Amino acid sequence: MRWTRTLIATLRDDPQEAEIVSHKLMVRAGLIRRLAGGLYTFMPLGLRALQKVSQIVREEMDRAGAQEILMPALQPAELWERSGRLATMGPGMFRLKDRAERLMALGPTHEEVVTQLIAGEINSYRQLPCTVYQIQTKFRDEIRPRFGLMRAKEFIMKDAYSFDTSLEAADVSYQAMYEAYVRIFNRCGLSARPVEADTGDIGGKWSHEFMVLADSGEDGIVDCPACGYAANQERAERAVAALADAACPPVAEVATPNARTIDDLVAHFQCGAERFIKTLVYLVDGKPVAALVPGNRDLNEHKFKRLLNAKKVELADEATILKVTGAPVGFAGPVGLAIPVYADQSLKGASDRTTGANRADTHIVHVDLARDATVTAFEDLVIVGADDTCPHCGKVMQLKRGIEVGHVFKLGTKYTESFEAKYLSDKGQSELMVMGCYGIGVTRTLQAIIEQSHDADGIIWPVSVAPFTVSLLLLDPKDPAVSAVVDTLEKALQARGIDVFVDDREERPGVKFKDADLIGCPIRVVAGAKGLAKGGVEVKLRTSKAFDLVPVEDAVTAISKLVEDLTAALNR
RNA sequence: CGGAGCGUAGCGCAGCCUGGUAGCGCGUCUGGUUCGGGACCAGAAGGUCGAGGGUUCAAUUCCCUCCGCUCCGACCA
Repeated sequence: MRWTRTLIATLRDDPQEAEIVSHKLMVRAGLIRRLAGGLYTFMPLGLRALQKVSQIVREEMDRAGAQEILMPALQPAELWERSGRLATMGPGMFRLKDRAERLMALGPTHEEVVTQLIAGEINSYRQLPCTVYQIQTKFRDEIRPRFGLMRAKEFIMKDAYSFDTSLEAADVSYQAMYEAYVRIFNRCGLSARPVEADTGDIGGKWSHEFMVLADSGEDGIVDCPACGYAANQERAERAVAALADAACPPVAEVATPNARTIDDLVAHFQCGAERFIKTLVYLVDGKPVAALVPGNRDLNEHKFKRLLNAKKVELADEATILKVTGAPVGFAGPVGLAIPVYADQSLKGASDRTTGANRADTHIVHVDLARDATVTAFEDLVIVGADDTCPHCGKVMQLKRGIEVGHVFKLGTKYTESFEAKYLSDKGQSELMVMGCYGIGVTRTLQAIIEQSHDADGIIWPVSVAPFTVSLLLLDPKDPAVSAVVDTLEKALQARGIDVFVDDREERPGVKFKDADLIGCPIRVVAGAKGLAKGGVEVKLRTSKAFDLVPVEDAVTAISKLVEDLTAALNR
C-alpha cells in the first residue's frame, strides 16, 4: 500500500479528546477518528491492525475446537425477560421498538440468543460438547464512555459459549478456552495475566479475567508475589488473623455531636479508625440490611451482593436509615438493630469497640459484638488492598491496575434453565446442559497493545498485529533510481507475504521518519539516494536506534529473517 | 444522575472580563528556495464563533434555554 493512496493523516498535536497515551497515539497515528462519545471509525491503518487481532483470535478459537457463527446484534427484548436480565442489565442496554411496537435490544452480549439457539439445535449427548463463537459488534449504553476504545458504546467482542453434559465436562471446555486465551494474548505480544474475578450480572460460579497491567487500567488487581494468587479487587480475599480482644466493661453512651464520619470520630476520640465499627445500612433488593466493617476498611459491595445472592444492592436513603436505626445518617450501630446484620470476618471476637448508638449525636463505647449485638453471620465483606495478606500463603500482597481484555466464566445452568436447553443423556434422561461463556474485547485488546507497547515517539507494534510489517520510506520520490528500488522491494516483499507500507509522499525525510515512528511498524526500510550511493537500503527495527546498510539484492532476505525472528520471539 | 470545565477554520488554541461583524500556530493549495529526524519565503483557500431565544443602534463577547464533548463524583455513615 502506498501512503499517497491511503486515507491517513497523522497529527502533530495530541487530540484534545484523549486522556491516556494509547488513545492519543491511536488518533495521532490516524488509526481511528471519533464520531461521538464512545463511537469511533476505524481508518485503514487501524482496521488492518484490528483485523490482525481478530484473525489471531479466530485461529486460536478454531484451534481450540470452537465453531464460528454470527448471531444478530438486534434481538427481541423478550429473550432478556426470559433470563431475567432485562431488569439487571436494564439501563446498560440500548433498547428500541420496531414498527410493530415490539421492544428490541441491541445486544450487549449473547448468552440469551445462543442458549435459545442451542436449545433448539442440540437434543442428544452425542452432539456435545459444543463450543460456538462469534466476532461481532456489541452495544452498551455506558454511563461514561472513555479512553477511546477502552470503554466505548459500540465495540467488537469475540464471545464464545460452551455447552456440556456435566460440570466436569464443562471444566474441560473452560480449560480449553483458558489455554486459547493465553495463546491469543501471547501472540498479540501482550503480557496478560489471568486473575480470579467477580461474575457480575453475567452470573455463574467462577471466572477469570485476563488483565493487561497498566497504570491507566480501570480495575484494581490484588496480587501475591509469593504464591501467584491474583484476583480482581472486586473479588479478592485476604487472610484474617483471629482476634484476641480482652473482655470489656458494659456499653456506655457518649455524646458525639455532629460526628458522623469515621474521620470525625477519630478526631473526637483520639484513637485509630480500626477501633470503630462502621455500620452501613443497605437496601438489598429493597429490604434493609446492615453491614459491619472495621472503621479503617471499606465494604466491597460486589462481595456483599454475591453473599446475599441479591439483584440490587444500594446504600439506604436517609429516610430508610432514620426508620431502621431511629437516628439520622452517621449514628447507626449494630446494638439493638432489628434488621439482618452481616459483619466482616475480621470482626469475629471484636470487643471494646465504638459504634453508633442509633440515636442522634450519640455513639456507644465498650461494644463487644458477640455480647451486645446479634450478628447474622461473619463473612468476608471488605475491599482487599495493598498490604493485606494472601488468603493462600499469608504473605503480603500488592495492588496493581489492569485493563480487562478477556473474561472466562463457568456459568453452570443459569441460562440453560431459563431456556430449557436440555439433551437426552446416554441413559435416555433429559438433562440440562452446563454452560460456559468466554469474551475477548477485540477493540480494547488492540488499544491495550498500544498502551503496553509505545515510546515517546509513537506506537511500537508487535509484528503479529502491526498494520504493516514494514515501513518502506521512499526518500527521493523524484529520483527514478530510488523509486525503482522501492518498486522492486515492495513487490518482492509482497511476494513473500510481508505487508509493506510505502511512504511515497513528497515530504522531507524528517517528516517521514517522524511519521514512521509514530505509526510504529516493526521494521523500517529507508531507500534514499545517499544510502544507495553508500551501497544499499537501511534496515532498522522500530525498537532500535541503529540500522544496517543492506545491499538491495540482499534486502528481502534480511527483512524476511527479521520478520521470522520477531515472530519467533512472540511465540516463544 | 450530581458537580465542574469546555464548545471560535481540518487539528491545537487566543480573543469574550471592558459589545463595534475574528486572529495565531500546525495542516491544506499555488509559486520559489530547500532536501537524512516534523525547513524557509511569498501568496491563497477555508469560519452560520455549537443551536435557539433575549437585551442592545450593534452580540463571538452580556443574559436565558437547549445540544454536544471532557473531567470528577455517585451518597462508605
